[in-house]
Amino acid sequence: MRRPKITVLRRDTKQRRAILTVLRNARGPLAPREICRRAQRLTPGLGLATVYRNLRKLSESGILRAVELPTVGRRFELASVPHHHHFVCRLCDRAYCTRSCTQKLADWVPPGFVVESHEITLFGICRDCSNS
Amino acid sequence: MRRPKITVLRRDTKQRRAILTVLRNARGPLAPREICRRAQRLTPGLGLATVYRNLRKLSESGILRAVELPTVGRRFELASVPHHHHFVCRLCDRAYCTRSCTQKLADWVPPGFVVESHEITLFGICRDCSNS
DNA sequence: ATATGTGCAAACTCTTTGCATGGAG
DNA sequence: CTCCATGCAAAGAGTTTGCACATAT
Repeated sequence: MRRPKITVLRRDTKQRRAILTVLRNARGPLAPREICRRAQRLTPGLGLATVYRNLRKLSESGILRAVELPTVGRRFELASVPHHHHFVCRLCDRAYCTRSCTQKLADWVPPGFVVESHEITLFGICRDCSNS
Repeated sequence: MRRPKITVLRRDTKQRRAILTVLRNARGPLAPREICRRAQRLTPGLGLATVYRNLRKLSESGILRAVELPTVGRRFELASVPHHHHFVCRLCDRAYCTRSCTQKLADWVPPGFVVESHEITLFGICRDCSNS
């Protein structure tokens, strides 16, 4: 049983700023390893554990959102981006955001079940991979 | 870049039969650990590595399907079950199958992208957890 | 000055693999 | 009798945690 947790961010460090900058400049959700790689260009010496700690705290405090993408694993994006879903390219594993969401999913479940949120992942081949 | 693989099942062992029996009797996709736990009641001494090897081979040969459920991880179900999606209870982590799927998702992506498949996961509270 | 945040390494979980033995064909 | 499948233990990925030090407040 998972339980929610409230976290307060008490300090503004260059590591934390670098991680947020990376995600602000990303065009889709990124994996922790990739976030670390990119943030190290802004903060040399940044450790992977620090990235994980910040991703967790920033998620708990509502600034980031963890996106669990089937097959390619957990990635992170800014929580401020409006409701959307993701497309995963099966050739390059990159994730793209889709804008649409025209679902009425609440009535997919039997009486007694309550739907609180949903996640839709599309799989296929992205434009870059089609053209090569 | 992930690549498909063709596997042939050459033998019919009691371990493999136990794993299939467990999944045939399940009312939703199960995690490897849980499959092992249940199958051990049919085949005492069954090792977790054997479960993983069989889940992989049975999936590669098209008998099982791996279902990557956001937040709760990879689970397995019989591939013969017709197209459906899943509901994950955020209190007990159990996964249920949903029957409906009324999506026209192919036009959620920009030109140049090809949608080959999709996965929809609903999150909420299941009936059992509502009543307690 | 205080205690949160960081870096490193060790620990943990999930999954895969190497190797000797077992058992299906 | 042949080899694929199994069980165990070790090895790998991804993620978390303990500890001493650094630094934002």
